[in-house]
Amino acid sequence: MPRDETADRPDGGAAVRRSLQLMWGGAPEPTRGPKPGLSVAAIVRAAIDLADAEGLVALSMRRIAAALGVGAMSLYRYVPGKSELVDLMVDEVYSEDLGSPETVEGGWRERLEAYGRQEWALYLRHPWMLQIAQGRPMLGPNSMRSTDIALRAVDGIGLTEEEMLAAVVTISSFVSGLAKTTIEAMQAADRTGISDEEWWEIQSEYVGPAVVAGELPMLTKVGEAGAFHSMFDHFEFGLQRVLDGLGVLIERRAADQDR
Amino acid sequence: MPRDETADRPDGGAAVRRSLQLMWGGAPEPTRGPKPGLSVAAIVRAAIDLADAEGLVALSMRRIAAALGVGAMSLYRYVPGKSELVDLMVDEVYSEDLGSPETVEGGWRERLEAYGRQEWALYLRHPWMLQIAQGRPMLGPNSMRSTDIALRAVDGIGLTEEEMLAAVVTISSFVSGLAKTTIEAMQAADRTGISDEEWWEIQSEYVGPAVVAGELPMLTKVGEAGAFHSMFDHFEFGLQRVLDGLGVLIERRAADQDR
DNA sequence: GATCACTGTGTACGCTGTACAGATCGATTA
DNA sequence: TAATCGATCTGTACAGCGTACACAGTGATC
Repeated sequence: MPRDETADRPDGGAAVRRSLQLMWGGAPEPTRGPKPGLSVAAIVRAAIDLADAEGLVALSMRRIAAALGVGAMSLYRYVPGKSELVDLMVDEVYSEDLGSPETVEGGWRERLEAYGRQEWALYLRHPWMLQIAQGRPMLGPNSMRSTDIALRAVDGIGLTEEEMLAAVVTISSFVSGLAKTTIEAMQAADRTGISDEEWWEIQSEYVGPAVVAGELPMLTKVGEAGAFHSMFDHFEFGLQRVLDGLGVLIERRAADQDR
Repeated sequence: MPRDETADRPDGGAAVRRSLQLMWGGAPEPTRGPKPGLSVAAIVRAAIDLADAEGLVALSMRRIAAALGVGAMSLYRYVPGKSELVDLMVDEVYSEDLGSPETVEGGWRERLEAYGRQEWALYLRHPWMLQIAQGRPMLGPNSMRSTDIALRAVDGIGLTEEEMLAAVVTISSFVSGLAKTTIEAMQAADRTGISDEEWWEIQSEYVGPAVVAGELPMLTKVGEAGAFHSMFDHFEFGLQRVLDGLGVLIERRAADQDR
């Protein structure tokens, strides 16, 4: 039976264990046999480079192997399967740019803002991250470290542990959600060779009648104001709004404290 | 040459036009030949049912055709390709539950909150929506209507058109971002047969040493407080925070107005 | 009745992940 | 030194994918 590209098999966690072992480096070195010509790190690096350059659809075991100058099946000496390799890719990516929030001037807001920007930049560097189905959160050491750093930003300001986690999740969710649509729109422009202007032109051919009929009044109004073509930065807007919202809660907690 | 599963080809927008034509219903009815045994709507329905039940990975042209009792190639009489079919699926899903915000009691906050909840429920019903790469936003009539309705929620409260759009985008981004991780965690539990408890148990085998070593102090603290196992509702928390944040801006605009 | 646009389908191609068998290498053991 | 044996590497094969293409059957129009 062929295996699903992403599905884990219900083998009682053996596949998960293999992933974890590779990430946390618990694999014992063999003493016998020829020296390995490759390494897990090299494979992960090649896979990330390929995914960065050509997207997730181009990421195949054969392509990765070809980039490393080996046969496809050689990869399976180092990695149990593609799904586990993707797990490793994700954790590797989280090892970039782990600036701790303590280095950021200011309070919780500046630190959390820096975290949000860091995540945003990460998605721009590695758009494929948004397309993979991350089976479970925080698999590896690097993604855990990243989350730990984010939590430090909201420590000691009167929030409960649950709220601290929820605050980070809220920022993270907004950033990844916006990144997904933003990046996909960018990629669609590249892929189809249709610019934003051409896109709206084609759209309006079909949408036109509905607009004339008075349906879609708000889209018409917002569109005529040029909001779809403008350089308005949705990331900056949303980030500040989410931080404002967290601020409301934090100030309320501080007020409760004083009382 | 085999075709990518999702990639559009740079054919000057012909593929996009085909999608749009199908969605906006501009296809002329043929007069000659046998009556079609299928319809685009039936195919889209079958595809959605299949994706709902078994996920995106199970969604293949052959499976859809089998569910309809026809050969795989028959589908291509109705739909140009899989990519266009997915476009149609997405727009069809947006036709569900288009309750207008005018029916919601209260002001912008209650209306926007209702929109967020509606979107959240939509993703829970159709998890595959979060996995597909939506090339462009607002392709079809239904998704456009949905956005129009959302914009109505924030109309006439002192925001510019750009800010109105950005407010909707902010809510949408948070909801889709959180839905993606939440749903994927749920699906991972189903797929692997590993419950959350087992998951954390396996994790801790490997994470343990790092915790003992004093790395990950915040994760340790938050974990010991039980925040990972708790029933804390991240959706409700985040939604209220985002609404709070938008409220800060809206109140500021209202104050400017008065001045 | 002939024409011909249209519907439906079987076959085939290049791609995918990966199971499996076999060849080769090289440190350990006899 | 020679035999052993685990570890590395790879070619082949299989089931499944999207879909191009050729062809058979249908039924309204001329």
